[in-house]
Formats: sequence, C-alpha cells, structure tokens
Amino acid sequence: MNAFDRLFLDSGLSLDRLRTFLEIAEAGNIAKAAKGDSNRQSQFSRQLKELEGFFGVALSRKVGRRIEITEEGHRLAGMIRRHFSELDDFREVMSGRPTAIRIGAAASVLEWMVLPKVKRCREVLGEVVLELEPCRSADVARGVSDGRLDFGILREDAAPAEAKRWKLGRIGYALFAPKAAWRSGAGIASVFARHDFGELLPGGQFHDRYRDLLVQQKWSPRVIARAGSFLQLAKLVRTEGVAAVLPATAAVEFDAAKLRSQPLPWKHERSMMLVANSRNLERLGIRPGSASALAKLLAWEGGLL
Amino acid sequence: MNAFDRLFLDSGLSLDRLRTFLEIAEAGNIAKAAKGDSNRQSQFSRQLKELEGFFGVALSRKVGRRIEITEEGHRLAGMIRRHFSELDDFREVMSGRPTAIRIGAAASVLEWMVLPKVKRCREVLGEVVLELEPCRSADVARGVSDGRLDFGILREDAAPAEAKRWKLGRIGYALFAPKAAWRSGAGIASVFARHDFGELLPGGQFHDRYRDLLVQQKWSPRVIARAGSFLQLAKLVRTEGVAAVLPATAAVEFDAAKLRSQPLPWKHERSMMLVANSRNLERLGIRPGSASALAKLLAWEGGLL
DNA sequence: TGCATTCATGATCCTAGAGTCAGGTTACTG
DNA sequence: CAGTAACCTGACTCTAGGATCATGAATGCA
Repeated sequence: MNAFDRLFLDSGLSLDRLRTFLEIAEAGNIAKAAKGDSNRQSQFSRQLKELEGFFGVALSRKVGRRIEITEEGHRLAGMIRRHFSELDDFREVMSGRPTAIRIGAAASVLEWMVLPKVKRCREVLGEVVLELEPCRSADVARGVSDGRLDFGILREDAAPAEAKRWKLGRIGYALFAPKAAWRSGAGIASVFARHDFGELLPGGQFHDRYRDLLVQQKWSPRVIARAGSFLQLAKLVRTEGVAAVLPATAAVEFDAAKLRSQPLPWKHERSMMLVANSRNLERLGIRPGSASALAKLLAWEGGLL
Repeated sequence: MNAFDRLFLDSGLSLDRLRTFLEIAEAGNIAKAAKGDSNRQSQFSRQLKELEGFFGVALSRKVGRRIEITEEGHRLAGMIRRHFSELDDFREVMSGRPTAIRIGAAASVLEWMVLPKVKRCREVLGEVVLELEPCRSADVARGVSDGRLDFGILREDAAPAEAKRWKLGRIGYALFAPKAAWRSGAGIASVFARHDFGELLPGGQFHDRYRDLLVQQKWSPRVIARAGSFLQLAKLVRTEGVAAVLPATAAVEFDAAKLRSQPLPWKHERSMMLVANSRNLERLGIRPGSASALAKLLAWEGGLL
C-alpha cells in the first residue's frame, strides 16, 4: 500500500474542515467562531461533525447549551496550527518575504516596551516582521503554550510552566505630572497633595497595591477620572494634564519639555518575563542566543531594573 | 487578521495537491509516480505547477527530459509527510487501533532477523503494528532520514549520518548444505569440493568478497545456479538440495533434521546497525530506552556477534 | 412562562478543483 | 533522423464539499 492511502481512503478530510475546526477551537465555541453569522454557524456545526466522523472521535462535547473542545480536540487543534504555521512560513520564506514573528503582550507593554525598540529587535532577530498582538495576560500564556504566539511578555506568576523563559526584571513605577505641578522643588508628596489625579478603574492586581501604597504613605490625591488601562490613563495625563502613577516605561509617551516623572519609592512586585514557544523558535530558526539577546534588549533601560 | 487567513486567501492549496506532490517527490519524477497512467501523468504535472504557483517557488526543475525535485521541494515534501503522518497517527490512535511502526530493511534481513522476533519486538515496543518494508539499503537510508520509515536495519557504512543508531554486531556467514553432504565427518572443505553449489549473481559487495574467500581457500565449488537474492538462494538450498553460503541468520529458514550448517572461518565485514528517525520516535512516543532494547533484541542470538 | 442563545439538521445550490481526453514540445537513443 | 520517453497544456466533464436558507431542539435566564 502506498504512503497515506489509508488516510485518504475514506473521504471527509479537507483543509477547509481542518481550518474551521481550528477556528472553533481557538474561539472556544461555535457561536463565537461564527461571529454571529448564522450561515457560518450552521456550516461550522456541520463541518465539526464531519471531522468527528472522519477521525472517529468526539472532538467536542455539549456542556449546557454550548459546546466545548475535548482533550482530543485540543490535540488535533494543536497539530493543525503547527501544520498551517509551517506551510505559511514556507510560503512566506519562499516568496522572499521575511518571516513573521508574533509577540503577544498587554497593549501598554507592547507600546512602551516593545514598540520603541522594534528596530533594535530586528537587529537581534534578523530580517523579520514583528507582529505585535495585544492581549490579556491569560491569553498571552495560552497563546505561547499552544504555539499561536512565538513570544509573550507577561508577569512571572502568569508565565506558562512549559515555556522557555527569560527574566526581564521588575517593573518600576513613577509619578507622572505636568512640569507645573513640580514647581519650586515640590516633591512627590506635594504633588499628591495638590494636583488633580487620574487612576485605574478598580479591579486589577495593580489597583489593590496602589491603594495600599496610598494608605501607607498617607496620600489622598484628588481623583478626577478613572481609566480602563494604563494606555488610556497615559492619554489622560497627556491631554488633560492630570497626574498619575504609571509604569516607568510610559515615559516614551510624553514630551519631556511639558511633563516630569519621578520614580516612586515603591516597587509593585511585578517581575516581567519574556516567554517563548520552543517548538516555534526551532521552526523559525531562532537560536537560544538570539532569544536571550532579545530579552536583554527588552530589559535594557526604560524602567526595568 | 485572523489566524492563517493569509494562507487561504489565494486559492491553490488542497490536500490532494499536497498528496500528489508528496507522491511525485517520493517517486523522484512524474512518470514513475504516475505508474504509466497517462491521466495521472497529466494531472500530476498540472498539480505540481499549481502548487508551485501557490507557493511562488520552483519545486521541480527540468533535467533532461524528466524533472527532479528541488531543494525547496524536498523541504516541502518533508513537511507534508510529517503532517500526514501526524494526522494518520492521530486517527489510528483515536480509533483505538494500535500505532504502526515502519521498519525498512533488505528482504532477507526482515525475514531472518526481524520476522522470527516480531512478538518479542512488541513486548519491547508495546501494542503496535509492525510494518516490515522490504527495500534496498540506499532506500532504507533515505527512508529513515526523510521520515518515511521509523526504523531501518542496514550496513554500518550505509547508515545516514544524522539518524540515531545502535550497533547490532557483525553478520556471520555459514555454509548450508543437506545432511547428506556432511556424511562421515566431512568438513567444510570437503563439501566445497564435492557438492553442487548455488551462489549470488555477481554484482554486490558480498559477491566480490566471496570470490576472494574462494580463491584464498583454494575452494572451487561446482556452481549449478545463481540467484538474485539471499532469499532466493535459500529457497534454492531448501528445494533443490544445493549447498550455499548464507548469512547465519538464514538458519531459521531450514528444517534442522534435513540440513546442517557450519560457520565459515571468515567474517565478511558487515557490521549491521539499527537506525531510527528521531523525530518519528518522539512523535510515536518511543523512548530511547525502548529503541535500544529493540536493538539488543535484534542482535541477540542468530548469527550476530 | 416567555424569550433569547446556542447548536443541529434537512434541503438545495454553487464552485473549486479532481478526472479525462487529445494533442502538443523537448530531449534522449539507436 | 525516426522513434520514443517524459512532460506540458487546453478544453472539457464530473463531483465532493462549501455556501445558503429555513427550521427545530435544548438550555438557560428574566
């Protein structure tokens, strides 16, 4: 018997179905993958069934009124993702286009830690296209471990166990305020006492520690706005002239002529890691040396100690 | 942009085309892959072109009036083979069928070294199906290094450099002859002098050394037939009652009541190796320990020293 | 209990791409 | 130089499987 005749003997396998299944698996359920399109919904449901028929195993199970992907399904999805990546890579490389490298991290991390260094990153990684994917830290971890992302940047405590990892250092925080707020040698305490402040919406890990700091230092700033992310908060600082505590890396956002920042006597314990999917590194031909050079580059200057 | 949309944006990719390309790459050229069917021939030619269009790179080049696969083509073929193997594996495992393990070697090696030990091999490898693939030693080497075979057994000097390898020991050779030929304590020399002989067709490495031995020992047997392989030669010995020099492992072929063998005072220098594709071992979940246990098992008794 | 969400399924249409046939062209070979 | 082996191409047909629409069933929620 010829090679793989067995695989194609009974029909039911197609690139389209594999692709659809991958989309479902990444979305988590059909409705989300179909994005409200009822045609896609019915097709996805059908194609899922057809694939299950082909492989002779349940790739999904009903839970409540929705489905979830089984363990076997996740294995298959991982395979498909790797296969498609390889084909895609091959095509990109062959057509002379540079390899794409996907880095996932929180939007603020991307903007303040990575964006200002893309050129230097390319010096380390070679002629590549950096794809910067903003996502929440749970998604970063998941993305790296299932291979959807090549690199991720996140807090040490959120890093997936099996990934390769490089320490980037602790994030430093600083008080950002317009030049005027610091007049006549006023210190941090004085800014906190007098200036209008912005802060993050309550909820995150950061917020709690920030409150602790305020209590401990007996600072009670006059808050005039709360923002949903550091990025928004930074914009608030820049356009509305409020003061705020931001990651020190946010400095790249501001015009030094109008704004001053001062490191806080406080280390919010967030040790950042660069993590990577080792299978992807191998596939992309990135040597461990380049990856650790990347880590060093990202850690270098700008708020990480 | 969603994952892999880019890959499917322009059409031209299909499982069928990938499969066809793999067949062409394994056969080496279109005609051979098409096996004389002119329809397949034209389709293969076309699909090859379509794939090249899709990937934007020459996967084949004309050399003389046939084609050969380019370096890039071989890379793609390797990828496709791995992908299909994984899908096939997944399906087999999911449907509860045991994993198949492909072992390639010369037909005589398979029959005399492996076949008598399949049960014990399964004790080492677990609940698997052993697929025994007869092929010439160059094909064994190629098959193992490109992943078409999981294991191969061949001469040390033919083993591919990058494969994992385990020494099996040197092959011993023996003179096989019907009981009658050995009457009254006649030695090897006497059998050579008096009995009808079979030997291999000239051409192989073995043949040359065999002639050297005969000259050196001043033996000039009366040859009545030449066979194309050790297997044929063994059959000749069993059914026609001629004598012949065979690998000692051939003993399993004969009824000890009718035939006797005597090791030759001669070691034709063929050190045999078990080689394996390490990627496949990993994929199949075969630990190095199991592989070396397999090597020990194959080497154990029966002509290997 | 009514209503929305989510998935399943039957029926039908449409299309990319497989399959087939009938010539080519090119390069090797006796 | 004729013959042939190996591949290419154009012009079809055929079909698996994708696309669409309509509807039903199960679940959960207000």
